[in-house]
Amino acid sequence: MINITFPDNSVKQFEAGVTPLQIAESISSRLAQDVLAASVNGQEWDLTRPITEDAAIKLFKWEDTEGKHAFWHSSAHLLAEALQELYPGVKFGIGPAIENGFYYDIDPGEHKLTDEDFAKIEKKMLELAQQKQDIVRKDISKADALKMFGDRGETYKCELISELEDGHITTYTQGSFTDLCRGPHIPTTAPIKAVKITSLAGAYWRGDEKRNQLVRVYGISFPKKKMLDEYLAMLEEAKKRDHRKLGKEMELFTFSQNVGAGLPLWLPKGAALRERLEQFLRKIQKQYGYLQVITPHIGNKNLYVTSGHYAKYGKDSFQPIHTPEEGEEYLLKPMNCPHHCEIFRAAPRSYRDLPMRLAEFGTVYRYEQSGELHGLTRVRGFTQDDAHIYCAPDQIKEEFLKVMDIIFYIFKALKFDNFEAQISLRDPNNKQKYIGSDENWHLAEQAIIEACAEKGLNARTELGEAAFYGPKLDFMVKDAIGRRWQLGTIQVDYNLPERFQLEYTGADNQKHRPVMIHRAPFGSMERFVAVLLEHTAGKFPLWLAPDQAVILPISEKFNDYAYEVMKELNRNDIRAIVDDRNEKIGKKIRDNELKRIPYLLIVGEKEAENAEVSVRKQGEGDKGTMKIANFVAQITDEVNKMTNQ
RNA sequence: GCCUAUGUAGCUCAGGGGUAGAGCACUUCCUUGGUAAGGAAGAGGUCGCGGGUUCAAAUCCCGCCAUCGGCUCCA
Repeated sequence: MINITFPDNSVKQFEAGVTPLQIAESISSRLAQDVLAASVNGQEWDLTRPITEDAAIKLFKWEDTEGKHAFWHSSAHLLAEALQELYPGVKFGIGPAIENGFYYDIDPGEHKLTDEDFAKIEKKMLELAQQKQDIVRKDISKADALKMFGDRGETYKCELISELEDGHITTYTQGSFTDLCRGPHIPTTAPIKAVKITSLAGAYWRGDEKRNQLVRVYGISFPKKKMLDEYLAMLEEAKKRDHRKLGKEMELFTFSQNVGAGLPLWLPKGAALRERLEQFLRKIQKQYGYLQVITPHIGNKNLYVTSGHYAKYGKDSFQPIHTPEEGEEYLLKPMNCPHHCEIFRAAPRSYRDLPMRLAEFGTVYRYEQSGELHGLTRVRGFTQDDAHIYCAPDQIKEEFLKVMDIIFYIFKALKFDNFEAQISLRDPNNKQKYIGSDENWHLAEQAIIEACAEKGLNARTELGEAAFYGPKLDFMVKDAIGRRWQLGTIQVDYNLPERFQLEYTGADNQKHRPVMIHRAPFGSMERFVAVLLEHTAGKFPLWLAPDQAVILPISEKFNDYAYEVMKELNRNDIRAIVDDRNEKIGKKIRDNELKRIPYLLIVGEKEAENAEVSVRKQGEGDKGTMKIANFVAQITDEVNKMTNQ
């Protein structure tokens, strides 16, 4: 007998060799039906794999990430089996589960796969699933594995096997398909009831752009048909929130082939929105002791040779601008830091000047690869809400805490509550990759970790993800369809102060080298607006909305009164417009609701007589009639509450 | 940069070797209305750009540009 410990710390006895599935059955038949995967002593474990010694067990259902993961991983195998049957001769790369579904990388050989094959593949997968094949795990020696996959011409699999350690190699088989795989998998293909192949894409073998490009087949599957329908409906909804679509609809920004790819043109409403965001940030930064500076859009090439950026990125940047005078070269600035370093150097600095916080909404230009451009989230010209803090090494932590305060303030004001945070540290086994002394790195890394702990920030820590010049803390949010974008960032930098020979005089009357912190709470105005659009589905908070109120006269007879109301609101800093079209009130309400204007003010005979407006709140309907002055007071109050919390 | 796909009116899209289509938006007229679509008429396009094939190209072929979904990259 062995002791099995459950997550609630209760212990039960079972025969040695019991499987997680049998354990689930002993609890309830319902659980046995729902359970998809398990972990034994923290190790992922198939439901049908025997447990031979005392162990702590966890059972995972669809609701658990681990359960979905096993389900989708098995679905990937099912996809491979279907592809093998439909298109003999395909070679297989890897086929993992991902956040939403799964994929399989294949070399399709002769067959050219197109999206017209999707229906056929889905049908075949369901057909195979309905055969309720068992998915069977087997240990295999390295030699046998190489022979087996070699005989089948699976060159990619053989490459993988050759790098594995003998004695730790397993295969999983269902029906006529056997795959090299670590597992775990669901016990049979039976629960896979709904399948959708979602897209095809090219993907380099092993993520290396110098190697073969395979075809990546993406799909998703569910235990119930209804869940697939719901998922597809959700995707449709998400597409409606796409910032590229909303930006066009709401006349915020556009692109022009004549100007160039990745170079956004901000339209009047978008520019005004951006300005409001900048004002919002300027105000809080002023409270935190930032000094606003302005620097040019270009800089002498030597500036970037000094900073080291030219050596690293010069070839992949917009190329230097040549002057009429021979031998002079200027670069469009790809970042603001070197300019700010020159400002620091412009005068002798004392420890009393530190921390010096130089801020600029600085527009930079980076030649992103053409295939990388994406709406406002990845562009070639953008404006960073940048600042560089020059401080003494022992001030890093306090400065970090202050920057975090600003970031949290912004996220709170805009209701970004599901962001993720990542601490990027250096790879401890590869220290020579990084610049700066051990002592300084340790100090900075500890400062970040402690600052996060003090703020109660639940941040993921990644070793080896630090920049070569220092550790950093990044804030990420997801877009409408789940893609992650980095917004705010705080980075420690030992490199630039060194390269620019920055110095300050300490209390000891000796020269010291400051540490530099780069930080951008929004990341860039472009990306921030994009993410804000997707988060709010275009329904901006009142203080940011391009038009805060629209006045709808019941008939043309009341247009004059409508314009009077508009002027009164404008006088009180409320952005209001009049819809004076010759349309019925129902039509005007519909159109302006769809334009996402927060307040609709209906005015007719009754209102005109009493200096009133009938208030309708977007999405909420009729709120009754009130005096113009009351409406002004209410809106002003609402805006103030949002920006002063 | 690489692998797919796409590019037709301001927007969403249909069509397709022989005079360019719809809905919405827009303009004008009728209507002057009370909380999510009143009616009529009109205007609007070198069918992304450049070459080729053809009597004839928006349609077929080639190249380029842009965009979508990925991969790679992201100071």
